[in-house]
Amino acid sequence: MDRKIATIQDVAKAAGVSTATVSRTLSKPSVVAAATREAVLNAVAETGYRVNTTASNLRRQRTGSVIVLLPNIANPFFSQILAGLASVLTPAQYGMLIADTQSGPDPDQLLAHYLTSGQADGLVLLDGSLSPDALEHPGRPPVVMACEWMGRDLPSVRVENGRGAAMAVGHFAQLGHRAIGHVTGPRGNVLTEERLRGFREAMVSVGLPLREDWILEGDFSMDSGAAAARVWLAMKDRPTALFFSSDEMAVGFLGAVQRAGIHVPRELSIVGFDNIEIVQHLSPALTTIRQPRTQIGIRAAELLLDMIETGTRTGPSDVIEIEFIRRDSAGPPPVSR
Amino acid sequence: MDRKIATIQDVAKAAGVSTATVSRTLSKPSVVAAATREAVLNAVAETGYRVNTTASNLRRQRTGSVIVLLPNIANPFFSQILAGLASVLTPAQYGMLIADTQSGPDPDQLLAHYLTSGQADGLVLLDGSLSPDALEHPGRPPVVMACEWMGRDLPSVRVENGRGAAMAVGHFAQLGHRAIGHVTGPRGNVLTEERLRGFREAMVSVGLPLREDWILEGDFSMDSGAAAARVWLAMKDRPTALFFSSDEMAVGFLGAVQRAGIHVPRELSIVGFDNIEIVQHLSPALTTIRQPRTQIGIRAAELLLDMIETGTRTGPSDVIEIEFIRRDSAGPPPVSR
DNA sequence: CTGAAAGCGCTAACAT
DNA sequence: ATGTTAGCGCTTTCAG
Repeated sequence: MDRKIATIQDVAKAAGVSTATVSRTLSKPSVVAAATREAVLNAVAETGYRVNTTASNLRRQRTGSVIVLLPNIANPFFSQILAGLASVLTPAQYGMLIADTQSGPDPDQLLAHYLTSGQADGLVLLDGSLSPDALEHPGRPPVVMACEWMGRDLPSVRVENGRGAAMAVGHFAQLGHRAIGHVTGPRGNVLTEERLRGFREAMVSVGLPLREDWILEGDFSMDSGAAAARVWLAMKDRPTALFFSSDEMAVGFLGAVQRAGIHVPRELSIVGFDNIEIVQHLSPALTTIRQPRTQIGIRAAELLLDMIETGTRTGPSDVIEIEFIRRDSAGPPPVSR
Repeated sequence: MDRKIATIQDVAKAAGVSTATVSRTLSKPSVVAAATREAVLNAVAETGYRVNTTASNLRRQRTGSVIVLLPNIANPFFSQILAGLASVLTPAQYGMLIADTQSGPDPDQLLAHYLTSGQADGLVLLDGSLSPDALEHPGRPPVVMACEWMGRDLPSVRVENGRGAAMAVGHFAQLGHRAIGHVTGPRGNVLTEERLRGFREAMVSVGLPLREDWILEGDFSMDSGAAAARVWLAMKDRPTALFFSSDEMAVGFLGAVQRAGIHVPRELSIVGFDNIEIVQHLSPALTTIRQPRTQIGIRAAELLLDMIETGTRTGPSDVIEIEFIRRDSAGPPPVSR
């Protein structure tokens, strides 16, 4: 057996053709004669030849990989988007490199780094807190934002965050709630701001009072949800319904108030955002807004590949539909007030 | 400004030195004279030069990336291991390619593919169901298993799964439980088998009866936990304590029995495995066995890098300590029986 | 339809 | 300490 890996030369020799023919057979089989093709394929099988991707990439002036920038790999929310991305990138022969913006000191600097490093044929941005200014690099590779995005006219795949917030408020209002609060994500994040804007507008449009002291700031994490619970428990005048900018925060909140003896939804109604897998398994199952995350990943990858292949720096954006999922964590407000 | 990306040639020209000197300055600065070094670094800054990784890799006969094979990207359990891997791979200038073994038809074939494709300098295997036979490839790159592993003498980073199960049983026994059951992962998976073995041995060693009808098969997912709940609820003669081979199953189970009006831990005690982030936020907070997943990822990456750099195909294995985390989901058995 | 040949951009001997 | 040079393995004109 061969001790070392076969190169295209070995195959050419074995098949009695030139390396060019081997290369053609493998990339554009239609242009070589059937007989030649067969001989080459036999030689490939014999030698166990595999194209050296690195050499191929160098020659073709590409890298064969896409970099995904996300705030936190360990966050389950993103894993599903990754799964969607991978499901189109892998078949298209692109590697998916993952970079965690939280791991280093400055996320924007990391973005700038990858934009100029030439290490990828394209980028997917999942971090809503990245600054659009970082994109000012001549000759940068195509970028798709899988997220809402402020300012820049950048191809993106997003979800109607504001409308999601309005759905939650509408649901509460319909159940009879008048005292509705909101736990936000970190300020400055696009998702946070969009959902907050949607919340405010919806409150106004259903004619409910907007109490700033009922708007609590979190950071999308379960811990921050639990912290919000402590704040809520300590309030003299509590809202009877709370809309959370993420399911994770709702989960952290729910556990904390339950341990304090509060019954959801009898004493308090809550609605989350995302529909992460776990929330249907809670008791009570969480009412939430579903974001089709796999779908978001798939679309983002498709958009990016299209830009890469057509060599364009701009492209269409896409809006993925969200869905209100009614479960058991929101009910009528308590009667005694 | 430069329209296209600068190459090492451009830098050499700008600095008035040879390309070799530029290359040296960037990789082994100590061997070039201080003055030259400065001139080169200035030229680099001026031209905005970045090494072309592809060319560098081709020349150095490496790929600069590591492939991680896991059963399911979307599973939050793995994301934290990935974070650990990334935290050592990224600084070491290795890209991390992720491949989902569930996405294709045959996981073992996928492994074989990556073993021979020459697309990576090394592999990390996170899928306990992969067959060791697939590793029989001459000239394959180094592989580290971040998981228990049967048969083959392969470097691995693992956890004492059997001991974890024993800890759970010991805790139940100490609380006074005599009727203890177990919900397993998918049969055939190494983790499942190790934990099951540990469970059986511990039951025998504490002198408790081992009832096969109290051993339920799951697949590590929340859904399978919920399914186990239905089985448990339908039992005439129920165990008073249940050890789950994963937290996810415990979560699915907990929600389902709570909705059926069962109080945990008053009527039933449960212990999970993994200590995924959410379980501390549940009500009751879940008692479980902590696996330091980030740590596992870090060690696996270190081991692999070491093998890659020393060019060896074997290496040491490592066992990471687990920890019993007592929370509120396990208590004394109900008195009335 | 096939072959010859010129590099892609870089690094590592080998010289000097 | 620095320069010269020979490729790494592949793809792609350009000829034939």
